[in-house]
Amino acid sequence: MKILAVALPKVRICAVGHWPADRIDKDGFLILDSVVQKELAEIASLVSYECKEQIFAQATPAQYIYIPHSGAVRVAHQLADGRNQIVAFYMPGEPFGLGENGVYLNSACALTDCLLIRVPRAALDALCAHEPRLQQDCLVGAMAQLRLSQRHLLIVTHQRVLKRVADFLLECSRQQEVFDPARSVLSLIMDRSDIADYLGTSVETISRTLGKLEEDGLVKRLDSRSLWLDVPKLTNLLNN
Amino acid sequence: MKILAVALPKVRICAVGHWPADRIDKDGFLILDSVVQKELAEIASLVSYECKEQIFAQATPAQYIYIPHSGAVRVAHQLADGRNQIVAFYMPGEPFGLGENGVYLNSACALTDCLLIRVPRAALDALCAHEPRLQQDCLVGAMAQLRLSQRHLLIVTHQRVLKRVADFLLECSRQQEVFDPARSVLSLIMDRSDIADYLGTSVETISRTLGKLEEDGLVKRLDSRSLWLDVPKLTNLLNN
DNA sequence: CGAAACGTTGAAGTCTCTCAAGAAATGTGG
DNA sequence: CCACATTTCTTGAGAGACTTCAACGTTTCG
Repeated sequence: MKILAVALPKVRICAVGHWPADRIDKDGFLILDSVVQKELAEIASLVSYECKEQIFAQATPAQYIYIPHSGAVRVAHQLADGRNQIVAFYMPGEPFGLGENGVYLNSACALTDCLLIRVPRAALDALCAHEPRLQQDCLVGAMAQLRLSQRHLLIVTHQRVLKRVADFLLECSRQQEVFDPARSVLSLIMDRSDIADYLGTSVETISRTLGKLEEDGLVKRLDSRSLWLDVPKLTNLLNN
Repeated sequence: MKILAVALPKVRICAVGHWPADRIDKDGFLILDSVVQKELAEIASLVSYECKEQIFAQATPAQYIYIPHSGAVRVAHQLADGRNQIVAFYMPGEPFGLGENGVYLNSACALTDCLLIRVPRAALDALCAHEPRLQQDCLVGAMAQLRLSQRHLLIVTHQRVLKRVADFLLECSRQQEVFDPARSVLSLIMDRSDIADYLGTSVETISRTLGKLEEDGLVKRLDSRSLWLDVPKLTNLLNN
């Protein structure tokens, strides 16, 4: 980890689909009031992490909230029996760092080299206390996370892994950063083991399931990180 | 459904473990400022539902937020393939009614006869706009829900149903309304089919799994809704 | 170039689902 | 209060899906 001693870039919070249209800019990010933006800049820092570097560990003091500026992050929960359940992947603009009783509930790890905006929790709370607009944005953001979590729940509870994988791929294909609609090609930001830990299955099953989907013509492996998708057929698979 | 034309009882929001200790009363509920309480009373109504009555349906306009005053509620999401995934159970003081783009994401159904405090969403938003304390409480509440949802995720992703059931029972046993620590007896508020839909498995498997747990002495079925639990042994099961 | 990490494929065993039927509990009308 | 219908819960048996262990091909990186 490295703290960068440069001016903080504009804090961009992914907002598409969650905030009223008049608060969203052309790229789908929340428009923060310039005063709020400035106040945030005073308490936040820009930090960089290398690929696979841990950002924070489960059960350690939850000092900061993070917002990816570039790169991608994996947040997972380690269980007593050794399982490593991935709770979510985070892309630029999606805040993470949920805590309870002052400690992080999960661990976070950089999926790629990344730049993160790091905001001390205490200072953010203080700022929210006299900036109701910011607090409202936080509330809307928390509800967006809740919807994502419920969506994840629906994905992992498909009984057949075939559906879980199909649903997962469709979910990924909604992220403009990684899906090229023109070619219908998805660039996976995570490896097979991450997909397995996200879907609650094993690496081998992921591999076999992709094979099955390819056999049936629903996907095509261009290379291990690039998949061509037949979105309508995948969508249809979920109805049966 | 019946709208009760009586004075609104005090709005009680379950807060244990999520709000600072000085904001919680002796029963574990959030202490709302009396002004806020009064303002809420002006916009909220008390409504009653009978057991198994639907409270709202997925994809219908999300007009209200509900807070159970008594009784219990089941919130579920219906999928295109006919699956009915239960997203959460709600006990007194736990608000529910998540929407997106103005419609409910899930359906809600009364598990028992119940009294609910019903708050119009628009009025609540307006009230929050000039009552920062209430808005903060909403934020804390949303994060509490997020933690619950992530916890649910960890439960349903146990590969073996044995662990899912054990974890579910332990989760229930943390609710003081339904667990008697003195006798170590849990009163289930839902039937087998609800448990199955919550854990992503079938009724038969739930039944068989309870049988297996009983064989091994970790639980004892007093009747179909009352279970004696060996909490330490159940906890230990999750470590293997 | 070689080692390590990642991805794929094979085979055996286990768990869970589904379909089916019986037991227990609940509710209803007489 | 009892008889009967309905719902809920439990148990059985066969089929299918997934996990695990193992081996091998491919890519990445020092």
